[in-house]
Amino acid sequence: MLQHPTVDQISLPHVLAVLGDQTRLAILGDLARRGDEPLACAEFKLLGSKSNLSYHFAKLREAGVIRVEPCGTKRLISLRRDDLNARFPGLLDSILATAITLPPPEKRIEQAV
Amino acid sequence: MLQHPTVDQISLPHVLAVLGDQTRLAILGDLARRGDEPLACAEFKLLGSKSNLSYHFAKLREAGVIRVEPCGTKRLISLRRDDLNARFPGLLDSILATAITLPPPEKRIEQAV
DNA sequence: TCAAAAGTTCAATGGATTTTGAACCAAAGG
DNA sequence: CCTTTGGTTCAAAATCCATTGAACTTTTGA
Repeated sequence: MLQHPTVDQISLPHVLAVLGDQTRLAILGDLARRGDEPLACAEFKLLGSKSNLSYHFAKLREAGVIRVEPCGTKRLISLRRDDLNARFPGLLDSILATAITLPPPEKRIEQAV
Repeated sequence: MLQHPTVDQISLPHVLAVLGDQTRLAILGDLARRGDEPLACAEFKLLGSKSNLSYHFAKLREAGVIRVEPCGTKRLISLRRDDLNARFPGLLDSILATAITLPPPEKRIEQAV
């Protein structure tokens, strides 16, 4: 079982620190653009190497921003939208409004074949 | 003249990265609690040493979160509330709502005589 | 039973951030 | 002037973060 913080364990400094990163903001943007549908890690591969993404997913999960649930050999990533709204009303929406418009990090451009 | 980014130069990743820090969030909390009244640097001295605060103020200013204006031998710090609201509607308010409730970093407790 | 698929973990690296104290600067007042 | 007040700058030290590649685990399907 993967460790996720409960709603009241989610801390603002932690969330902000974790979201102050291009790659993680791009992950959020992708999730939001896909309508909050859970996505497998592999869907984000243009954003970095497998091991690097694994690292970023762990950061987001530990901060309470995403939920990660095993599903067969995959892991499904989803936004903890309701939990974040409950804890910090308005925060996620205002961030997503901009995140979905953000140009993806260099990586995606270089690696896109 | 101190360099401040214009409204459209303010970037979300930059703002989030800068606010993902206890000390800087505490500075924001103090500003908000005082009703957005401009405060001199010295008003924040319980949050750190002079040189350390100077470093944090520069970070906040460069990210477009605060304005710093010389006034005699002092420098007045103020929130760029209108600019941030224009650029990222709802973001600042949702952060401040929590920031004003945040327990101050250790420093303030240790140093408070 | 085996191999492929999907991710994780680890140690190593390089880079960025934070903190400190000492030296410095500039405005205001006596 | 000269001193105080209020802050800045600098270099050094200490942390912390992101990225990589190689080795590993787990689940599933043939």
